[in-house]
Amino acid sequence: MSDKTDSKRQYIIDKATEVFSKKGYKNVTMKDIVEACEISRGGLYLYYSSTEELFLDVVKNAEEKESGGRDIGKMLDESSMSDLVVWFIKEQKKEILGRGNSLVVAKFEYAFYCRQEDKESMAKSEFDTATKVLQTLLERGAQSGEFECMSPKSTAANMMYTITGLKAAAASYNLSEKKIDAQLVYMMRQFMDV
Amino acid sequence: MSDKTDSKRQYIIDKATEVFSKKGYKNVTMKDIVEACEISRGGLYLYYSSTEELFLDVVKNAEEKESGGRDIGKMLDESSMSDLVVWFIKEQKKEILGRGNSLVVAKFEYAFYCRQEDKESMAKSEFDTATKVLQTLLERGAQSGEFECMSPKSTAANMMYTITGLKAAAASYNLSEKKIDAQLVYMMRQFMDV
Amino acid sequence: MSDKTDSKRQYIIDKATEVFSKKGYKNVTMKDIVEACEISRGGLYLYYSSTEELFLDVVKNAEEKESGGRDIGKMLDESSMSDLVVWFIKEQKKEILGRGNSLVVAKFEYAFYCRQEDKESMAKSEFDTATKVLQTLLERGAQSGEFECMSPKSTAANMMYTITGLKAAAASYNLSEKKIDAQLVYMMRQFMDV
Amino acid sequence: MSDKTDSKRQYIIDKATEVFSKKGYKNVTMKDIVEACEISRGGLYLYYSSTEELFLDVVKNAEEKESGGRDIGKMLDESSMSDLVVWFIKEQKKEILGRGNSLVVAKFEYAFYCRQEDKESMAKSEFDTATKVLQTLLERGAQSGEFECMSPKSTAANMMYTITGLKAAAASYNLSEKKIDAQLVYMMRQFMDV
DNA sequence: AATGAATGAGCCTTCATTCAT
DNA sequence: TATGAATGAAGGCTCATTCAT
Repeated sequence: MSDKTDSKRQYIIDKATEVFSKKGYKNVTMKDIVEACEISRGGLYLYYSSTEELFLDVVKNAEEKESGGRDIGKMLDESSMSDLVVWFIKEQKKEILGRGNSLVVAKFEYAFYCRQEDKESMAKSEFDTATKVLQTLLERGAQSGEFECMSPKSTAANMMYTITGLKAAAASYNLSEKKIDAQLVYMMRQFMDV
Repeated sequence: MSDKTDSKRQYIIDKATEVFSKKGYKNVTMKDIVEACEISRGGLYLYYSSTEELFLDVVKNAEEKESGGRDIGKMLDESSMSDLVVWFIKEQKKEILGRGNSLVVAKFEYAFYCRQEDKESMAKSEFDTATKVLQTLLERGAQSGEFECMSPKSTAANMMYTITGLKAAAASYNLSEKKIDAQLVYMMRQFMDV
Repeated sequence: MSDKTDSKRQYIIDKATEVFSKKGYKNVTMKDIVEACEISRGGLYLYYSSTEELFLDVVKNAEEKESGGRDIGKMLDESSMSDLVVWFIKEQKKEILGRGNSLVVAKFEYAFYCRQEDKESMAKSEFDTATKVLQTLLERGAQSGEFECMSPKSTAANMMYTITGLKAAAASYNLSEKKIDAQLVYMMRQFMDV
Repeated sequence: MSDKTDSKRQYIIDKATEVFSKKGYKNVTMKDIVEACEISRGGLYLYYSSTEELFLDVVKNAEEKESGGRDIGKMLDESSMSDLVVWFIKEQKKEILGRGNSLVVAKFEYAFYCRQEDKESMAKSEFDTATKVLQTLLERGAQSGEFECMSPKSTAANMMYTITGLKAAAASYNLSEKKIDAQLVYMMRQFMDV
């Protein structure tokens, strides 16, 4: 019964997402998951044999949900670049703010852990993908005259590092929404009017 | 004998610094420290009763060493602001690059952990202190006409978030020195010629 | 449908025989059996509710197959005792050699286990049966003058213990066919020319 | 304190010997040992990190105790070969009889386990050593005319396989001392008067 | 001060067995 | 009959922390 299995799997992923959001990566034990899911120890092992395996599925699932309904190609055609940049920044802001409710901490911790073990993590590709998208927006905006942007590539990278810094900072201590907004606005002023 | 005690304490801190630099925060056990110090389990407990307590001392010690010989006041008087900004950035670059040899990962992990436990970490104050210093440099440079900088405060904050992002990224995956330099140069171009 | 049931039962026994031959007794889990049979966990329990129950059937089945086509009574009448002793020894040699392909290890393990639990195992009766057969051969051979054998009973017992020792040794470590043959010949020389 | 450590180690070995003698090899868990020793789980791990490691020490210890006071060289010079063979056989008989009180079962089980894992066990060397000793006795006895023995090597091997068989049989089911004695006498009659 | 053996809680993992379908 | 998901007990292992010496 692949259907039943899949829905159970999804159920576990959902519960585990809550756990990883609240406790990060390293602190999560199979016991935590088991308790959150209200299933037996052995039961969990039928689906996932380590927190790592489960975490990877949790992240994959989160990514799928994020990009959710959006069809980037269509958006590029139908919206102004300014609107898209604003949309992009808002999406990032959600994650920055999402403390205790997002996977930011767990993802950082996992990336650190992978680095130490010389394993590949998804951190780099996630960063690169987002940077690419932003770069595309900037390029189109520059071409159409909407933006004033000499080097879309550098600017995109710079913005993403700043956003990464905001995520890390917000995951490390209390960071007021006001300060976050100020930074996001500062970034956008580089090439457009806000 | 407070002297003897202090030198032993310093000895432990030095060894522990190596351990935390290599393994981060969460992965470090008392056993790791004990082995690195080549002292007895009980012996360590005479000085530190948890990894956390020890880690706090490790960080404090590292900060003291960094600001090391420098007398900021004197530097402000004797050097050009351009030189000082370059020096500041270079110091930051050292940390960004220092993978396996710096406390960056451990400090992030500790900050995350504190956040989850609603404890104060030193992360915020460290960030704020550095931002203040940078802001001062920018202000003075602007006043003297060396820099073209409208809002030193915002610019300083922006730069520090970007640097934080670079630290986090470099701690998460391989980040070439070239890319780091490109970003640092990009940041500085905002207000000065490089 | 007892027929269908029986054929399924036989199917399970055949697969289980392979498993017990390869892994001995103690190491075999229900999972091993289930996988070898490619049936469901629950399915297996319909036929056997423990590895022990199954193992007993496996052994019974193996014994039936061994004595297989042979009609001992008929053989006693039609063959010389020398030929029969040689045949008997050859049968035993097969088992001695059959590492990974025979139930020797599993049978020993099961016997040890039974002993510890004060349960009856089939080990003794198997030994006694074989000894009886051998004794009969020796007696007839002695009567007919084929063999020179004072005490067929003792000789038969001695041979069986030696054979048991060879089985145990071959199950414990690599024992060359040459050495085995040497021993078997030595035994037979006690009462006949080889 | 190597002294204290060693005596604790010896204490564990002694208790573990009882456990392995009673339960064989496969059935013994770290918990069994821990309970027999009345120490903590973690405590045992300070000395042995697996039942296998411990078992190897148990066997080594048992061998040392067996050969105990005896100086084989001296015995060869001072005793008649008949006496020595009788002594040798008596030693073997002790082990054969020692059910629940000897390591015979555990040693067999361990040998089977090693064979399956393609690991070296001590079984072969133990057998070979004993065979060599017996062979020497037979040779000397033959030279001195005490024994009538054509091929000491074959005879020694044959006797050892028979003894192995007796050990395995006695470990598998109830074997009366009378039967054991009968066999041992039968073996000795091959070359000497009993 | 210093040692390091000892403790025991806690996490990981496997497996026989059950049960709703 | 047959399935296979689910359970929970049992065993393995590690680690922070204590304590007698």
